[in-house]
Amino acid sequence: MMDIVAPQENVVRVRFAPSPTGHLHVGGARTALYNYLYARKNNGIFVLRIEDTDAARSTRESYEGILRGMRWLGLEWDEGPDIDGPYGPYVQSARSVLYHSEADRLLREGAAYRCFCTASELDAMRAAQEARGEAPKYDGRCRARSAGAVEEKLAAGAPHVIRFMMPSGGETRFRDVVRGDFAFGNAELDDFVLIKSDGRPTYNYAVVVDDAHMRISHVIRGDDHISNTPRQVRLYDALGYRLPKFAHLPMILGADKTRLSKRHGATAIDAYRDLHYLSDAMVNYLALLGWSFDGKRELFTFKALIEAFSLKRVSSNPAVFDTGKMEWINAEHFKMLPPAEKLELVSEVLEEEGLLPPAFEVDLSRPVDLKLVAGTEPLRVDTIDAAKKSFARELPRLALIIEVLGNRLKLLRDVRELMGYFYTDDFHRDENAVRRHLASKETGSRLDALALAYENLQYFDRASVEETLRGLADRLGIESGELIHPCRVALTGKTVSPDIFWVITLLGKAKTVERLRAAAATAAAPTAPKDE
RNA sequence: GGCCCCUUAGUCUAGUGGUCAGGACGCUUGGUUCUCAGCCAAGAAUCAGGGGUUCGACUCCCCUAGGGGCUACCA
Repeated sequence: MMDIVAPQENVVRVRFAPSPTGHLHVGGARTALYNYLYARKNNGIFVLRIEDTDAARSTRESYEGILRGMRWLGLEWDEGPDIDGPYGPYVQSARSVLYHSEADRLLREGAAYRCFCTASELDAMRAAQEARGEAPKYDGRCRARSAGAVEEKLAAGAPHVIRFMMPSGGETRFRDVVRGDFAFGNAELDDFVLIKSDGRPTYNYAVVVDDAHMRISHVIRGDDHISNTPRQVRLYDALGYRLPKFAHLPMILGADKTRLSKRHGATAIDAYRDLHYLSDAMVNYLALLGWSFDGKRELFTFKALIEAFSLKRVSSNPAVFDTGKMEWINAEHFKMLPPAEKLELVSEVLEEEGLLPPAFEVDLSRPVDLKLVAGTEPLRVDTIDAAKKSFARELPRLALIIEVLGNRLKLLRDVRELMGYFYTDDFHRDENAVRRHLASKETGSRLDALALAYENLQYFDRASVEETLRGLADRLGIESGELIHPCRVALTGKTVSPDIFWVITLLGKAKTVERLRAAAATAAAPTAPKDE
């Protein structure tokens, strides 16, 4: 028990201490991340502690959601509610004996006292103070109760709280790793509650007791806690605990520079996972929100982040959460993924979208050369999880489609829009594109001619496909673009796509001819063409 | 109201008394091309305002403004 007062000096122990009253949001995740990075960088311990002292607002779902979010991000904790350690339990509702024994100590030493004021009494007090133009704060009226009077109340079972006896004068000082020195006048602080009348500890009290008893060496948290810190410092002092180092992180704001909230769109980490962001990209972006390496380098793998991270490079000004930048980072991370991983990820999304298994099968005229798809790295479809499923035979083609799509695929959530037409006839068609490229008689007959040429093509590989189209354009005496553009709209419903010859090849002869003819019919139709 | 924090382009940031104020996202223009993405090249855009201190302020001090936090038997 006494060694609590003198924790091991050199071991870095940090914690993330969410209250299970909502989602893991980006601000919380960023705090968790910085703690995690700091721990890993310094061979320290990362503790997850659940602060569920608010009985009314804490929920099981929230608790599970937070753990899920952290695991998705890859922020594995060393000690926590589900991983016991030397200083558990790691859920505050299971630590009440400790809070009470420490409170009793404070009571005995005269550093705290019992307060029997009722809610209405406190309201009246505050109202009076405000009427007088004073700052509302507890006036300490219960400090003076005699021991006898307290005993009497207690015996009568009167509800009460335990309050901290704040020194009325002097200053409380502490140093913050990112912002430097602070000094607060004690007169600003009042006798705050330690133990609520329901027997549970308040945040400011429990956080101190737990951080001390869990040997937390660095308290890394949002700067909304700066104003709480002097109270906590007084508590550390009264309890005889050694002070940890503090590092307060700047807030994360929405586009209008106010505190990030639901109004600004998705704030829950879960939402970004559901949007198919890569967790490493998310982590990379979050890391940059309030921290920089050298002002130049911005792309980091998780591992590189651990290596690069430092609390000294945390900035003190709040940061606006910018999804545009996050999307760029996501795209960069996606680019770096090995082909096998892209295949795995994309097939998952396709399956989720109901596009896999495909609505129609395509037999490529030649077997797909996986070496070509995977570049130098050998792509082994048989090692891929999804390959065990019903659409395993589609994977080689999918790998090629992904390759051909290249950097156009930046966000997994765009999978349907970018490659849906390879998997279903029910793909999105851009009406403007149809009107612009598929609305003339000449176009109709040209597409028919192209369909015929392809129908007669023996080897439907990319080279022959290109040769056929360009040859036809020559014979027709038109630019190949005049064939390519309507063809693209006919096959994909859009004016943009990857290399058209790859699209044709990967769509296969039968589908290509079918769509070409259908488009030719629409184009030749006398009235304005309409899809659906 | 009181106390506290923050302020470099639209956004994230580098900077720590003398720099042409650097990088990135986004944006604009040009190149590559069957479109788009990508890539390459170029470009527009910033020290919140006002006072000091100093030979010299983005950098130090003060004030103002704006934003944020705490001031709960929320965390």
